[in-house]
Amino acid sequence: MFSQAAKYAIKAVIYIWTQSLENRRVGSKEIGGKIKTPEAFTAKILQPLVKAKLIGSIKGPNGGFFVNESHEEVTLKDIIKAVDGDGLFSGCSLGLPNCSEKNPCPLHFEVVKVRKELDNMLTSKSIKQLAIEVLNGETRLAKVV
Amino acid sequence: MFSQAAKYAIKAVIYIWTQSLENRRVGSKEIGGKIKTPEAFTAKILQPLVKAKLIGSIKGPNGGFFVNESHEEVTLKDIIKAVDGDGLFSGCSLGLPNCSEKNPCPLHFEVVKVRKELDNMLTSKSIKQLAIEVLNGETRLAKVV
DNA sequence: AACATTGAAGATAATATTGTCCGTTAATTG
DNA sequence: CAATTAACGGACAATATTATCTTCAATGTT
Repeated sequence: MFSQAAKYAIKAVIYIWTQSLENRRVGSKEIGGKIKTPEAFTAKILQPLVKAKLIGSIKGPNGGFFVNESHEEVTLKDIIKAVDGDGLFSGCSLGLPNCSEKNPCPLHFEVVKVRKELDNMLTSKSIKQLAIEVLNGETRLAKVV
Repeated sequence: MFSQAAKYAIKAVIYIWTQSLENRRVGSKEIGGKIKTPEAFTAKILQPLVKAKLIGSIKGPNGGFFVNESHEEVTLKDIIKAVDGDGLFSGCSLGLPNCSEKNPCPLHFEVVKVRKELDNMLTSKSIKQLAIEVLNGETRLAKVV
């Protein structure tokens, strides 16, 4: 469903939110350690998110990645789109070049419902809310030993 | 959502059904030509489907791929699982090793709904029915020029 | 029996994705 | 202002996916 990069991005961004809620900036080393993703690759994935202003970053000592009020409207869908493109959300699911209502592929009308739920999953809760649930211990970002 | 291989497989199997409904076996050359997929790669993708008895094949002159009554219960979900594995339908969508009801990832409960619709899309109509819709001109397997 | 046809299987190649490493740039601290 | 820290950016490497090609095995035709 999601690329490896997108999975890492989702976990990383939620983790960044948990820490920003406690007023801590986090470095890529800490992120990789906490959510069990390869550090350098995770850092690489976060760069386009910074460029797209979906998260913030600051260099130097005590620097790192963070989010604030300006990022409250950002959804996981925005994250996925920045990392994987929007192929999951639009275009023909079978790859037909001119698939449309008038010229539908066999899945054209069915895929609408799947995408509706997908959209719902990735936009109905704010990332902040997801982070709060992690802080509350209701959900987890990594294997608990 | 689907790998390239799975997209090809879906189109190929529906095409095979359209032709079997008219009592024609089809070769990989014809399949690739009709649904606009690379011929050799398409043939390769069909092999595991034959092995899993999701479609039939026969060698030699006038041979090719086909389906019959014994394949009427096969669903697109079976096809996807044979080609891509069942990662789309089960396991943690974020890749957590021990994600569960007791230890849920942030998307654990949300992904259920998406998978329900996905399941519905890939199992509610038989492949035969999808092929009939193609034969009727209601849907298409390739770009119409 | 010889030959042509078509799927099966394996080797190989091209491309995309995943992942690492290292030098550069920006920010903070002393 | 020098040293340190951490993101940024580009090069590079490993692996997976996509795609091709060649040989082999099975089947039908002449």
